[in-house]
Amino acid sequence: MSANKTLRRPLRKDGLTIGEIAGRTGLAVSAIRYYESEGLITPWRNDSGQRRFERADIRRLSFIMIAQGLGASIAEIRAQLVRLPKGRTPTAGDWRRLSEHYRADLDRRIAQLEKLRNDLDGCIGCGCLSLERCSLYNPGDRAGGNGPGPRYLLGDSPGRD
Amino acid sequence: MSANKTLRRPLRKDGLTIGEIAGRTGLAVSAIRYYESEGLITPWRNDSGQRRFERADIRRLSFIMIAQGLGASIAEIRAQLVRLPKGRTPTAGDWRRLSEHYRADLDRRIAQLEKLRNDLDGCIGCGCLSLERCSLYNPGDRAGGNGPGPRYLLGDSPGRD
DNA sequence: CCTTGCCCTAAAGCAAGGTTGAGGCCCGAG
DNA sequence: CTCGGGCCTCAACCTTGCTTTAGGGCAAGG
Repeated sequence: MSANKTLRRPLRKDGLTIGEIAGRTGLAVSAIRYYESEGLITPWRNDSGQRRFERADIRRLSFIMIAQGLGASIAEIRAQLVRLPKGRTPTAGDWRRLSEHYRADLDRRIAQLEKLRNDLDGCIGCGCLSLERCSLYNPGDRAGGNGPGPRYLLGDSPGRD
Repeated sequence: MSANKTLRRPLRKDGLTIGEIAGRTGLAVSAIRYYESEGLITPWRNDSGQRRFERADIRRLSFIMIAQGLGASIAEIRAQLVRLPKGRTPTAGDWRRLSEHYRADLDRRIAQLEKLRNDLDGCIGCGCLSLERCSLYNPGDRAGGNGPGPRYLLGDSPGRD
């Protein structure tokens, strides 16, 4: 068969290597391994123990990256990913269902930021900053110190520009 | 003079203790010490080496809390705080100037989230997630993997509700 | 005076999300 | 056959923003 001359895209039946996946997603190899260790992806192994990925894993990793960009933790993302069907490759509809979660999240977050902006105008803006009555200290879902650990609401790249 | 019967608020000339500051701001004592170690506040010391704060430090700490709520890192906050006048107590106008920074930040952030929401609708929403052309991976100021360290855009309290 | 409570420092620890390094296997090219 | 590159596993380390712990000091009230 002349079809096995790899017609431009190998589409190798034995899957993609971790390096290939890294190249396609822009993720570091170490990050991909880490995601596996966290149960976000489950590549299979070939005979010599190397990870092999399906093309659908690229989409899965893309989802992970996007969700992280939206502020989701690994645990949160894992919780979303288990909603995908096991046993078959997720369809566009499956992904859409997950994305709706973040859509709603985004709506909440935007509303919250707008409230924050109003508060900022009213509170720091006026110079009062008196904190006994300032709503800025608990902008909605801020735990306020009950329990350790990083609590962040919004972030930006530290130390850039 | 009968005025020195501490008229309800001591206003002790020797300043507030760290515990008093903690009580008024809601911060943990350890957090306040940490902020000092990071150069965000510079209390003086009394004869026995204890920290003493001015009332203006409450406002300073309030600012820190608010800025953190808005996603600023310690380094970023420090960079803002150096803009305050040295040598005199900041006025409401001084604080207002700093707050404008975050106001602008917030505006950018909101705009960015709205863009993200559109992208989400258009991109994950459609199921493409193909990442070669998806704008979701670089929503404006995301570094995209050049350099280590946590890069977050938005966050929410992990593991709540 | 003595106890109690707040204060001090320095160092270690925690959590998240990875990165880095050491030591080793396997595969394909020359 | 040998070299180089990629892959493997663990384990240690990194950064941020604190908290906790250990070991001690000082001051105010009874």
